[in-house]
Amino acid sequence: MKEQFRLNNQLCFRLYTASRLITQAYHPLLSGHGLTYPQYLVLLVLWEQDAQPVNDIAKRLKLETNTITPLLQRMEKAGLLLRRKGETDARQMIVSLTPQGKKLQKQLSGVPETVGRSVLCESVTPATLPELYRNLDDIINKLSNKE
Amino acid sequence: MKEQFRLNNQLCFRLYTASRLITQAYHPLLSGHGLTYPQYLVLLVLWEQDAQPVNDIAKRLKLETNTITPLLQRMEKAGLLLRRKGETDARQMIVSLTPQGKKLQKQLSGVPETVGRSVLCESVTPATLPELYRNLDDIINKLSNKE
DNA sequence: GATATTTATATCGTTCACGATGCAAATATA
DNA sequence: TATATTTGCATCGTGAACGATATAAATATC
Repeated sequence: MKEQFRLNNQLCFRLYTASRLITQAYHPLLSGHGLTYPQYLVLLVLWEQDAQPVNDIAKRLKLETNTITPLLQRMEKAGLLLRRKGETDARQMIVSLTPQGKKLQKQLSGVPETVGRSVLCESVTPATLPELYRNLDDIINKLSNKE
Repeated sequence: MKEQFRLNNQLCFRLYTASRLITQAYHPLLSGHGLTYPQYLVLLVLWEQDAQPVNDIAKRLKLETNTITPLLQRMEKAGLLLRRKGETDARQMIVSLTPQGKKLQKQLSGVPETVGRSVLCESVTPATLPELYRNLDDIINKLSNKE
């Protein structure tokens, strides 16, 4: 048995599992508001800056527009946001929050801390988080360089 | 703008993005063999120990059987494995590799190192990997405690 | 031994991800 | 100003994830 094949040695598997489990931790906090985790990410982006074209949201989340477009359509149908054609560039779709979408920011204000607390443990603490962030950011930057 | 909402502060988003990007890095190495990343994970498990019930594979990958069952069915259809009813317990489905599934182990022997190299960067090195692994394992253990 | 409960897997419906493709608007080039 | 290329978004098909539910076999309880 080649050691390199052992699941215990795989970085990707750990990231994959940790990502799924934290997303599951968000679920009970979001589902009551009819939200999924990727939809919550879209709200985070729009709460920072409202009225963005689809492409800017996609780049921020490092997702393709073919993932985001149907997601935004569902959120529009749910009354959380509006999509209207850009005035200066008719190819763009400008996505903006409805009052309902804005209101969710207050209602979900406890979410980051709740999830944060559920993740802290022996080796992951406020003191060690910056190094973990640096590792993940470096991996993300390394892999998203497309040239 | 509440600081806690900033996407830059979110651990889950980093894990989610890093996981997706590494999975994408596997893609060109696996797609030629007709494999997806989750299917590769199943092979890793079966290469370690052949002829396991569905439940053992699911637990190892921390996935539900309703995710794994259709995945295994697709792999069976692709000729990579067999599913047969357990002899001692007729509820179980024992999953075992076909010769083709076993042969892939040699053909994919370069994959772990290739992906590993594509991830190493300034802050993620052979020296810092153990600490990163420890962080991720702690998060995974914390969140998968179901009691 | 009959009934209830648990366990192992499967099926169904919805929502991502993402490669491939299509299309119209904007821009570049001839 | 025609034509070509690029850009922004949408559509389609496939394969995960996962909550909810179903079903049959094994086990526990009466």
